[in-house]
Amino acid sequence: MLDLGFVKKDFTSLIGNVHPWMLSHFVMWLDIKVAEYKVYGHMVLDDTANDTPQWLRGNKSSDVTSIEKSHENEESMSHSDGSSGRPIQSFVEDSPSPSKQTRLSTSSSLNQTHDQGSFPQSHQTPQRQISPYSHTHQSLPTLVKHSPMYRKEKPTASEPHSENKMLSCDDESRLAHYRTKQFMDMIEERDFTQGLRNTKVSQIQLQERWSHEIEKSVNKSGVIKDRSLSSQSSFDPVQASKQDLPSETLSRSTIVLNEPTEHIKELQKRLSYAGSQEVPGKNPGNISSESTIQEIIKIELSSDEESQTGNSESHQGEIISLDTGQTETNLDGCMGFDPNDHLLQETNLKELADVNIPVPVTLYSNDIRLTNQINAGSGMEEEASWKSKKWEYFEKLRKSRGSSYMGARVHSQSLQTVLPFPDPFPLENLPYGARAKEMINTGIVSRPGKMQFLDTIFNEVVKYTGLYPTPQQKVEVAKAIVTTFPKLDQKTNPGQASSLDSWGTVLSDKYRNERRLLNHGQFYRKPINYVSPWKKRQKISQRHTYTLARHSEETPEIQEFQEEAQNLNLELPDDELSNAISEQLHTLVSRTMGDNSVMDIDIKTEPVIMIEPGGQ
DNA sequence: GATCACCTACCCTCCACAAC
DNA sequence: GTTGTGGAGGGTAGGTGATC
Repeated sequence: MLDLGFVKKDFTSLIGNVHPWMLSHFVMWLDIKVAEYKVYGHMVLDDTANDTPQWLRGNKSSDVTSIEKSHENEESMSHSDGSSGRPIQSFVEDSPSPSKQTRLSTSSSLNQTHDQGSFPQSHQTPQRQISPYSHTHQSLPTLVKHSPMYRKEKPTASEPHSENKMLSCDDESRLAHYRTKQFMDMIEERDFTQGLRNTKVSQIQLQERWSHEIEKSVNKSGVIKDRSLSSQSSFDPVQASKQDLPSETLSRSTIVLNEPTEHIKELQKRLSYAGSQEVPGKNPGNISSESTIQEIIKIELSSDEESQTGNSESHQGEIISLDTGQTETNLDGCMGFDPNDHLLQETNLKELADVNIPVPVTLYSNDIRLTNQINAGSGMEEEASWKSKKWEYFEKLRKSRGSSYMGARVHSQSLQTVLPFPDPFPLENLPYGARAKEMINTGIVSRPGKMQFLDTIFNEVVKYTGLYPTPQQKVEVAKAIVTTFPKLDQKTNPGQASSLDSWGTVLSDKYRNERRLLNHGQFYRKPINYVSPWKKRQKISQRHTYTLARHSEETPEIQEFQEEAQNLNLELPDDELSNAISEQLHTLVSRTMGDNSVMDIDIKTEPVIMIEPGGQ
């Protein structure tokens, strides 16, 4: 039995030497295999070339074999007559034109009319500067904002999925990943009414192919006969929130096995098991057709934990996480996942929300306590505990990528990739507080009611969106609000154009404020020198007056000193008065009064501070 | 009643991108 | 290169309830 190190090494070597075109096909084939493994606990392995699905092997000019032959011919031509044939390597390096790069994309694989001459010459020097997923060639925020997943509200059907932007991802397997992702994006995002302009197969045909191939593989294994049963039970997003989602959502989950949606793709990126022996609670074989997405994710997270313990070596019976770094996010914009920042980690918000604790709205906790008779201990303590957990989680999330909370962005995107956003979003049965219920029933939007209402919705929606919902998701939630609660179909602010705009703005502000708190960590750990806005205002109303005992006359110097001293006081928190102000007042006195003899200044924090130079 | 903390709403600025 | 647009963050006034 090979250990993980050898497997990884061999796999890396294999991937590094495979032809990019072959690699894209291999990854798609691997997609199916990993999906089978995730769902059924084992792969339907095939060790013969003929088991490669016909559509993956392609035909005519897209047939990999013919490509290889063609490529070999080109190579031989290049070798035999270096002057007559254009060196492909130079083509790649010198002419990274969009059209030619596009040919390397998987979209062109469906086109089946690609130019074989567009491949790099050498298998040993894989093309690195192609743009398999050009949207990722941006800074991360840009990635989040402008990636196809993020901007689904602005589908660009006519836009080729391979642009001329250069992506410097130096990992070939990552390259293949993005190529596959691009392929899936193409399938999922193209307008069905428009079809695939640049391909000869329709989206429906593509999806049917996915469905057929997976079903064929499954039937071949004799595991699953009823696709609908297996799919619904395997990836049921209903489990994500313990709520009954609309039938439309169920239908979406049904598609999971019909096409390798983001669920499988993302899970497969992160999860890999070694060994076949059982591990209590972590046995891959436990992933059955009855497994829920949470169970799968739990196992996935277990693998993360294993990997974090440093036990990267293979141990029989243990779950091993491949540490290939394929999915790490880097500044090149190659999106990926960090085991530390997965939203569904042990302190995940979903678990928190699953706990039957009413929505924590601190200001109106009386209402909460009334509705929480089951756990009647200390309502405030429970609330504080709940919120503390929530913010502990957020803090983890914030720190998941160093000092910035960029991790939250990646989090949001990865979460949005894993969990399908319900459409429409179910808002009926959320645990609203009493005032929120009152607002819902009466249609009278009060501040306390709105706060409870928003907090409840935020706590639910964040499970699907993370802290950075897409604009479309906000709109969907706003729509859900006005449709679910007709009495709330009103503008919360007269300045808004419509109720949708109004709720959308409110949601945006809510998210922004939550992120702000996350960024500042103000809930349970205020900075030592934190000065609340109220204190600042109080300071303004209680300006200190600085006087110098030795200079009682109203000279311009004295006035200048007092003004600057007051400004100085306003800029500093109270607990810094004794040191910082003392030091700066020394400087100030020296500068404004021209008196360098003042060494002992008695600083008092009363509104009027007497400064007695020289200890007089 | 004063003080304080929390929260929302609003304003402003910055940034990235697209269009011109 | 300039301009327009949208999203995000920061600042903060004001409302509200909790606490002393």
